[in-house]
Amino acid sequence: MDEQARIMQALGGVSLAGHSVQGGMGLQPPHGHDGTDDGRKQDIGDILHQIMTITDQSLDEAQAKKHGLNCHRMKPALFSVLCEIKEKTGLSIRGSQEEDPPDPQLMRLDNMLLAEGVSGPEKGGGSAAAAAAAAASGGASDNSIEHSDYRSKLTQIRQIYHTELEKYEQACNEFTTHVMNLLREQSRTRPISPKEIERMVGIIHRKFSSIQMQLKQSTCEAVMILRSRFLDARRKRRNFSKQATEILNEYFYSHLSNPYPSEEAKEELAKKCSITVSQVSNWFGNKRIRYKKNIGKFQEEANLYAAKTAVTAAHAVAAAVQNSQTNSPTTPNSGSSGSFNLPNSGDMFLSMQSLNGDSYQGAQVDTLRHVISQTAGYSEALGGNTMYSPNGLNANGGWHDAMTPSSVISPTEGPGSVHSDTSN
DNA sequence: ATCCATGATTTCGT
DNA sequence: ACGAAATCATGGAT
Repeated sequence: MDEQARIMQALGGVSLAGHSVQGGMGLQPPHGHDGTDDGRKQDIGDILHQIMTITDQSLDEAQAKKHGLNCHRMKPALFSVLCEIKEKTGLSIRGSQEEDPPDPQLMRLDNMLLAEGVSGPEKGGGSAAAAAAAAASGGASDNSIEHSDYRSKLTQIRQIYHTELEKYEQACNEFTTHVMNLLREQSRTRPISPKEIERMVGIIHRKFSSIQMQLKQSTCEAVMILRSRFLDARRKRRNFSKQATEILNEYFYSHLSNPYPSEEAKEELAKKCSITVSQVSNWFGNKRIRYKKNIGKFQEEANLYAAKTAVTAAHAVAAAVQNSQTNSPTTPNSGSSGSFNLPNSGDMFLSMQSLNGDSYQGAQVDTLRHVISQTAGYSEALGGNTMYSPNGLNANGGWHDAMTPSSVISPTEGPGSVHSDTSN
């Protein structure tokens, strides 16, 4: 374009300055015939004028004129002049051709799209990121619905991305061939080196790849939005199933003196509740803090779960007592939890422990203890003091400080209370 | 619309 | 790395 203008100018300069262009020009050297020489100059001037003004004309006009120029007798000569000039200016063109390194941003986008499974292989691969995210956000049945929803949305994005990409590619190819054709046609009137064509193609590809980058960018944005909407667990908090909460609460209240499940216990709970271990940890973290903050509020719940597990525990006690065929004088009437009275409850547990040792689940013992503490605390609760001292929860509100097994004495329970949470 | 329950995250201390 | 405490953000009941 402006290169063309430059060439024109150069050409014009050459001839207008009256330099005889020697060498492979094919022009006749002036032979002293003033008339012919002037005529030729006039001729060349005419042609140049036509060439210079060709861009200002309408397409049809230009086409017609081009044809005229093509058939002009001077054309080969002018053409070779152009060739020569181009040869000379070729270096400067090459110099301006920058070999751009792979764009880091484009690479980032590509990597991300690949990681998200948008630009990767069609099947399976796409779900890798989604699966990982889904696993992180936990939840089995409920989550799989979300997951499939997410997957379908991702597939949608992926499809759009691919069709658009294809469209761009097609358009790029079409445009390239179009330009190539044009250049080929133009090569009849002006010299066009393969390098130049290559360069032109490169320019086109760069332009199109910048459009592609925009596509990739917006695809990335879409995926990000999708991710944040569907997979950000915080955004999309789901309450655990009732069953899961039940299991967790049971464990919590039956280990009230030390509600810190071990890694194995957490795994077990996680499996039972179909949630992740970290969710179990979160749950216990939240539960502990909230329980401690407002014990009164959790009274009812505590009673409920304590009673619940106490039933099974009591059965176990009965069975155990029967099995051991004990004649211990301290063996109480092991029937309902409500029948336990405070003074000998501690003895009972002591005897139970001594009878069956480690075969007793700490959970059961703890639950019974809890029930007992509850029954003991009722009088106080009814009297207006709703604060009942939970097992192992010391005055500072800490569980950990009160955990020296031999010194666990619940204020409401009196002496003899045994804690046996170390079973799990 | 508002409030409370609840799961997750963040910050900080150990 | 784990837990306490504070906080965020959402779900669900009212």
